[in-house]
Amino acid sequence: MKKRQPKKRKLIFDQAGLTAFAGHLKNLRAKQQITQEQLAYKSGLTLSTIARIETVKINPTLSTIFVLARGLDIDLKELFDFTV
Amino acid sequence: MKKRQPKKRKLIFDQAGLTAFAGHLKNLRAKQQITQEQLAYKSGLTLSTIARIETVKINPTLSTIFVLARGLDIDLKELFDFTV
DNA sequence: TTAAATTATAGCACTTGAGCCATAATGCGA
DNA sequence: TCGCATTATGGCTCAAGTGCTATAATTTAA
Repeated sequence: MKKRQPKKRKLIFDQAGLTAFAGHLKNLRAKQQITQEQLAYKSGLTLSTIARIETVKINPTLSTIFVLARGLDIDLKELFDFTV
Repeated sequence: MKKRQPKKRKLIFDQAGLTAFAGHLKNLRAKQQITQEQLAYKSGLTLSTIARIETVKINPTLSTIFVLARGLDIDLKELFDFTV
């Protein structure tokens, strides 16, 4: 008896969108001339998380995005001012 | 011997931000007069996920937000056009 | 008021975000 | 080239996001 394969669910990982976001984030950070570590400190996130977002290794949550905006001291809309 | 308590990591769940986002999403959906189910269909998300976002039960990922914007057929910036 | 539509919840499974810590890789100025 | 700063990765852990399905609760229309 063949073991039943568990049904596969398709999870979303929007490579294009996440890449665009990552690039925009790097730009914003560069504009302020702060390091990933400094942004980590200012946002309360870890360096690891910042680096993984910028290299599109993870798919950040909305809460993470909120604190990112605060860490950069910018408006949410500015954080999303890019095209995919 | 007392069992060692696992170290507590503080995860971020921005209640205020998520609530504001939820309200804005409901507004946008109301404006288009579509149901959660219709938005689920148009975005490729499940009804369950839409409902949980609007009731601030979950903290959606950026990919989810991208498909939400597409489902609503609006720009990312419009999806973030609210104040926390 | 009732039935139907819509929204909210619940529970399980699976995947993954993020903290944490360490280390590798890369960039860069002296 | 050589350190140092910065960025990228790896591995572990645990909490949590999402799919999926079902059902309850609420709202709306007749």
